[in-house]
Amino acid sequence: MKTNDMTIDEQMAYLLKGAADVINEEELRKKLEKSQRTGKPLTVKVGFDPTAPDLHLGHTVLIRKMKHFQDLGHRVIFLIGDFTGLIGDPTGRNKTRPPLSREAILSNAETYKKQVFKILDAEKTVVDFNSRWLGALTSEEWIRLCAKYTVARMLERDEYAKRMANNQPISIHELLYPLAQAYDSVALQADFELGGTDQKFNLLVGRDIQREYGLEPQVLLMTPILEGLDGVEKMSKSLKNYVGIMEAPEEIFGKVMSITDQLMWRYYELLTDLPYSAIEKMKREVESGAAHPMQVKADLAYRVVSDFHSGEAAEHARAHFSRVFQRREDPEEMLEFTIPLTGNEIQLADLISQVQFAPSKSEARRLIKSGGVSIDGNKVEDPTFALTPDRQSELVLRVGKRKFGKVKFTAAG
RNA sequence: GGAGGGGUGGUCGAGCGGACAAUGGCAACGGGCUGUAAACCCGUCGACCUUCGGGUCUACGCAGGUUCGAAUCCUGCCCCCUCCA
Repeated sequence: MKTNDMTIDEQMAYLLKGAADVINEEELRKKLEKSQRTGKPLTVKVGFDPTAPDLHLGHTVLIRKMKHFQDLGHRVIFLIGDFTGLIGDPTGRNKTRPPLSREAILSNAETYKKQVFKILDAEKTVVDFNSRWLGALTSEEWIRLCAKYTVARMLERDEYAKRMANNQPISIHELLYPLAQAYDSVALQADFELGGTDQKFNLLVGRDIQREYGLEPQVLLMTPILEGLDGVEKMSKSLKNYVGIMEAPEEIFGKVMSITDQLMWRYYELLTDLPYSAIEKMKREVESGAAHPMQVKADLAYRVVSDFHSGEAAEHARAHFSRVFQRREDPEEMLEFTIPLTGNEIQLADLISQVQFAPSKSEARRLIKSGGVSIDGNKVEDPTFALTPDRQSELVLRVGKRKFGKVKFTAAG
């Protein structure tokens, strides 16, 4: 897309697609107009946690939105909240965290870059740390900052209000979090701040505080929270319902295929750049029976894999999927193991734990008992089963739905 | 400073002297049906070992104690929470 030539209306539409909320559209338009008039890019700030990042599709909804700003030529700041991390965002009842070492922060930043630049343009992205200015604030300046907001306004926040109502504690330092985040917007003179809808309050405080410091308030653009693979809870690592962007193409493809039909429309909306019209069209085709939902889902999976790997990898993942899960054949490539054999035989359970398809022999036995193990396509259900392998031959071991291995034996030396 | 409530397996949450490795839900895992969809059904679910009959070890905040026997009772300690100041 030749984004440089877009009209303001087109730019608005581009930025608002997939956005859950904007505060507010009028100011958004004015900022865009001003930028176009002056040729000066706008500053877009987005904060991230300093803890070890393992980004999943849920995060990419926001990162994709950052990319859209880059597409329009604006200056995107990837802000690592190494200072605010000391407080812990009260959103989602985090506790105060121990400070991370300088090394850990830098190393996490590198990890972030590796992941985030799969979407963002590295050239156009500024990575910064908020300890740079927050750490430099004097006590006096902190007090002045605090003086710019009131307890009553702070308690308007849903999260706090609820906790007050339920007689649950709110620590003082938690009230500092929104202020610190707001101060970031002052320090960076942000024109925009993007975040998930759960960040609404924090983002809003940014506007107020910027005003207090005599700046034009930032425009807020909030992205929705993506549901995880279960379709109910938000996508998160701890709920194990996530698709990590660093995962193997086959994994990503498979996981996307496992979502419900209902959920795939949501994923189409938030994880692809397809316009609404195209998505609606597909939806109608599925409803009328003109398209098979599985096919439509496979296209989605293909797109997602392409984003984080390549079209080629996506093609490969698609082929792998249809081979292994639809035709139920062995995958084209699988892990290969060479097992040294001491006697004439080896217990299947031993083999499974040796190739680490199960964490222990006991676990391997359990898997065998429950029918999850097969050799050369033949299910084995006897936990005491032992192989007496021919040393020349190799066999295909399958554990669970997706662990395959080609096993060879050699005499122990 | 005072008064009270509580800490159980990945999680929620029962148990409140023996039959407790600890009911049940959720999650997870494996299988079946399918489109690796949903829904549904079955099984596993502290760890390890097992000749599949079982066995060993570790566990109900921590440390001791009472008892033949404690997640359950007592003492001390730690931590969390609430109310009043």
